[in-house]
Amino acid sequence: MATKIFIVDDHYMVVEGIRSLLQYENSIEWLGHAMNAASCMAFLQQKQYPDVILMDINLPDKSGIELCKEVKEKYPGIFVIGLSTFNQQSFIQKMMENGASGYMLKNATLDELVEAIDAVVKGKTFLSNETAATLRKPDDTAAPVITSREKEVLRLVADGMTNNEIAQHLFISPTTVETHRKSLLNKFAAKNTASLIRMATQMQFI
Amino acid sequence: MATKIFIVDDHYMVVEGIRSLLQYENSIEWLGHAMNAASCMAFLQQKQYPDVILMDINLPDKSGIELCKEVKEKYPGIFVIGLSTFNQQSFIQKMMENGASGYMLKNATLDELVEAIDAVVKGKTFLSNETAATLRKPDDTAAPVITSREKEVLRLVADGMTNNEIAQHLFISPTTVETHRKSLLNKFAAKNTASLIRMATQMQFI
DNA sequence: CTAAAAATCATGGAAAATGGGGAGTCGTTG
DNA sequence: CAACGACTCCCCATTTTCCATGATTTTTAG
Repeated sequence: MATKIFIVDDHYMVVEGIRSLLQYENSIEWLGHAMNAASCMAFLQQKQYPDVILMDINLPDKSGIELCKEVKEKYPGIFVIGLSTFNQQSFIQKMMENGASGYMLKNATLDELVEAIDAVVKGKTFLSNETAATLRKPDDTAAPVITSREKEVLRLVADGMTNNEIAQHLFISPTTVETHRKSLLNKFAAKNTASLIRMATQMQFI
Repeated sequence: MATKIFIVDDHYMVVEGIRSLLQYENSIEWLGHAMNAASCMAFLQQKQYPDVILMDINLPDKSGIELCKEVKEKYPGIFVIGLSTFNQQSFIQKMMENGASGYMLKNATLDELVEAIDAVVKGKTFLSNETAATLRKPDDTAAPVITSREKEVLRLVADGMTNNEIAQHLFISPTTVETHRKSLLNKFAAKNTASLIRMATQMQFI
């Protein structure tokens, strides 16, 4: 039986590219595509289920990372393969944590694509060569785990607020704000606010 | 005569998508594609010239923005259309400044694509609807013009260096570093280092 | 229930940044 | 030439951040 696949990507050219690449693979059946998360969920409610969903991580309405989680919660039998132009371990990791069975870059070849789909329906995990390498390498840009309060303080700091202003804003003592900042500096291994904000911005905390 | 087009994009799926979209357009002749800047330049030296190059702004070896400049310098007769997933005015602007005749997003439709190619070979400028809107909207993220010295100081600040450390690094007085920082705060309209670094990072200065 | 983590607060001192002045040299350009 | 911008330098007062150290309460997860 052919593997039924569905694609969620707002880039028409990519959708068309994949369709074109897969059209002569008779082990694969093209079910259709969605341009955003909402219409993806709508499709899944009404139509027959795909075996595999190829999912872009950048969608107009919500991130593919969230969508992946939702899909896997409601339809655990569907395998999800993350699709992106970005080879960033943070994205890859989050995607896998949310139940994705694979991750590949948009520069993948036809062979890789078919291989990924085959592997995934057999319950295996597929990471394209490049992504696997990215995951393996010691992650110097490893994002630290910060608490929700710390994240709040971090954002306000990035907005240019002083400790006193933040304290007033959050109805806590200025010294508490200081404590949170110390903790942030520690967790990010930052020397001072400047490097903290830079790292946090580049790691998408802000 | 058919318009000869060439594509530079390292994303196989996008290349395939465009090829697939354009295959039945007999006003358009597909010359080939390159996966990076170097092989694009190599192609142009050896083969017949395309009329239009569709160029991704994210290439593995150098940015499409630079490549566009080079191409236009050596082959002014070739029209370049920038291609990207990002709808950021800074990218669009730089691309146009470097001689591009158009800019479109990868979520463009076939119609838009054909329209763009047609417009461009007639010497017109083509911006897809979304990009044009981006360019028009009052740019609240307008990047200030900073001097090279300021940029240097900015980067060192973002690296977590203090005024004294920066001074030693650049062989200037700490007070001079302070002056540059004041000027940076002014130009970015930032309240303090934190908001400066955040803005500068998001505006790609760092 | 209980141990760990998160969030709260404080003191006191050192280091760094910010604000608001002023001022001189250089090179470019109208 | 005069004006301008870039780059350089300085002082002083004030604000803000950073460091060390220690502690209490609330939440969370095993």
